[in-house]
Amino acid sequence: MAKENQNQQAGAPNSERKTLDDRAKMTELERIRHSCAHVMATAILRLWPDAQFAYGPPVENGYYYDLECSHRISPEDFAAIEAEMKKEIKANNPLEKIVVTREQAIADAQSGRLGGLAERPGHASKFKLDLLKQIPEGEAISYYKNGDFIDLCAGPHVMRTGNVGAFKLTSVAAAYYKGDEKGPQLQRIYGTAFKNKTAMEEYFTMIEEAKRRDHRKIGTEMGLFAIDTEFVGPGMPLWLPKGTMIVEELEKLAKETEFAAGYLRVRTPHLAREKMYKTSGHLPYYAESMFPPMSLALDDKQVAELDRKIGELKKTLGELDADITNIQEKEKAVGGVEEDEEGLGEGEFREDKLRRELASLTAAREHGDRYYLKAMNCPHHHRIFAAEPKSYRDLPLRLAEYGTCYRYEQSGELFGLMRVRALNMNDAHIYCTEEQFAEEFRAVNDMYLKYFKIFGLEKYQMRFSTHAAEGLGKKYVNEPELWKKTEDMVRKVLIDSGINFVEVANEAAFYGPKIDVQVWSAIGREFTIATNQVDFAVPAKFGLTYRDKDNANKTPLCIHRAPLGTHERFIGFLIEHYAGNFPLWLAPDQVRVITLNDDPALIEYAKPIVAELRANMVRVDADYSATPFKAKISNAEQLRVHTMLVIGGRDMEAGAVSVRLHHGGPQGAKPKAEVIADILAKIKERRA
RNA sequence: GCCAGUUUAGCUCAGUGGUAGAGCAACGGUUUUGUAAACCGUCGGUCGUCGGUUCAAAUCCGACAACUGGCUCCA
Repeated sequence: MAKENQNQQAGAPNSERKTLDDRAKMTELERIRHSCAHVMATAILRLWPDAQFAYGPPVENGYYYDLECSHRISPEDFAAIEAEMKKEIKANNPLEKIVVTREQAIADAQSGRLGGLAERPGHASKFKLDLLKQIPEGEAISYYKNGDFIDLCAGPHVMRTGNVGAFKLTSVAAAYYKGDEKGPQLQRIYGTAFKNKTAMEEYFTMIEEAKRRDHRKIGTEMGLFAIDTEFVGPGMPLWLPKGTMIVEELEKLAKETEFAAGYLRVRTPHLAREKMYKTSGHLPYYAESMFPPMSLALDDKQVAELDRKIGELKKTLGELDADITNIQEKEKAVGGVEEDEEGLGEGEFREDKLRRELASLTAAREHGDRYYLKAMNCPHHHRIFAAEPKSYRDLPLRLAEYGTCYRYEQSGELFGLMRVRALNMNDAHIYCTEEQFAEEFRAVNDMYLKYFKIFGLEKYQMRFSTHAAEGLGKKYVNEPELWKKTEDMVRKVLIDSGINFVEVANEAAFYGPKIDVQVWSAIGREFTIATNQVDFAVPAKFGLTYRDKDNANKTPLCIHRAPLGTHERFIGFLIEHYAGNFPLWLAPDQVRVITLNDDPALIEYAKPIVAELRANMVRVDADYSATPFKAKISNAEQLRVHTMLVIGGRDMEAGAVSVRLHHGGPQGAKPKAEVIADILAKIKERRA
């Protein structure tokens, strides 16, 4: 059974209602699919009349319809549903548009007629009632009717059900009503439809081909990585020797590129104390995405010391309480509050601070010293910034590290190498002044583009994520002016450098706007492969400052950037991008020398070639075995060895080797020195 | 975390109530070959885990785990 995901971008339609204008733009294929959703609803109602329908839009590769139903629909039911659908299509009923008044629509929804085959007394069309509320006053309300099925729908549709030329139900999933995790959970049935059978067959063939380049499949075939859920844990890939070769090539590329761009490399531990993440603001808001802390037990001496401090604090607080009471009483006596307001304020401020300290000490007394696995590298880098006093002369300061982070992603979110719990990030933080910001930000974008050129990455989208005013103080730090200012700066950089981008509101990081580079996996899932973020909030929380020309301490801006994302996701993506056929510089098996047979003379001729390549750090091996020659070629091909150097009697006599490329077949015999020089140049230049 | 499905040898998969099979890989032989697969043999599985039903369970039922497709999430 085909079970594809045709709805990778399906999340959005629920939250944002399509305007009538958008609807008018629907392509013919979208109309077919939208109509097919109605046909499917008709069929489901014939089988289970109590079904209540919510949304049923077309999506990228098909359509879905969300419904609530006493029967739990499983793929086993698909045949029965499809049979009913076939009947409805064969009946070739017209899809009639009926315009009604709001009152009429509400009455029909209350009677259960909407999204039904007939009135269903006592079972109002509850989702349709809710949808009606979302239709703005003054906008026309329309139904579409095919056979007995009437649905609240703005269309557009194809003329008749018979216009649905080919269709197939593909999968069933749970979906939250309006995408709200706390809202009711509906059954979502996915299907796809096409103008005709041929188009549908082409689609499914394409899906099958895409599955062949799935990084999980190729990763196993090529021995790149393994995920040992039993002993290591889900989402924690083990890099096998061949995968590690790719990892190290990428790191080498990053090191060279960053060195040239003036970055400084640093290294940081994988753990930090609780205070780090309380200060950064990641705790408690992101605690869910972090592995739970490990607590170190306290020894008797430490307990005694804590007890002493707690006692002292309590005593101070007691005295402070008394002071404040005194002040308040004095105020009452004097009758004037204004003059003394400041004094009182300070006292309260001090009390607040002491109470927080007391809470923290009491907590430490209870659970000992807490350490967290880092979920991000920024706080560590901030502490590196803080480790030595900084002057404006030190800026921009670019700290780079391939940092290992751990994130406790929900079990259902894990996905091969693309979404993991242990990750190696191509991270760097650039500390700069406001004046330096635009140029630094642009330089980072240029670095992205340079990388994408090396990898021949053409299909990507730059997404500029901004904040949303309603999230201020909740999802986003409450600095409206700074948000506006930094967003304007970023937007200007993007426009000035002529970069194509889409702007998305309410997707920013909590500390600032960002640019993500979106790519699509072989099976169509969307991923952020690289990121470039502005941070105007966290450096201040850590009290990071530099001494400026005017001898004043100022807080730097921080740019978080990861052009190569994480090794996990980037390599996962590259596997699919190249379908496992890596360019020479990245290929785990770069060269294999294959002798025609195990004739000692041939082997003696081959050995120095292998030795010379190895001496030049080329990943080369040799097959001198007596295995039939064709089989030796086949073995190397299956392993995806990039370059095969074939050596037979003819080559030996001519001082040549015969070159065969995994992606290109036999290239003929060439002088061996030329072949070696070629290989070395190709690797050095990272030629595609 | 939620819904549905899946889980049999290193890999790809067959096996629907009578105590486990194939191909490839691996290993040992034989084979001496000019660009994708020579032949013979051997090894390899507590059928995801735990529990239940049964004279008998890979097979039926339940719980748990992992994976897959979606949903939600993604600093």
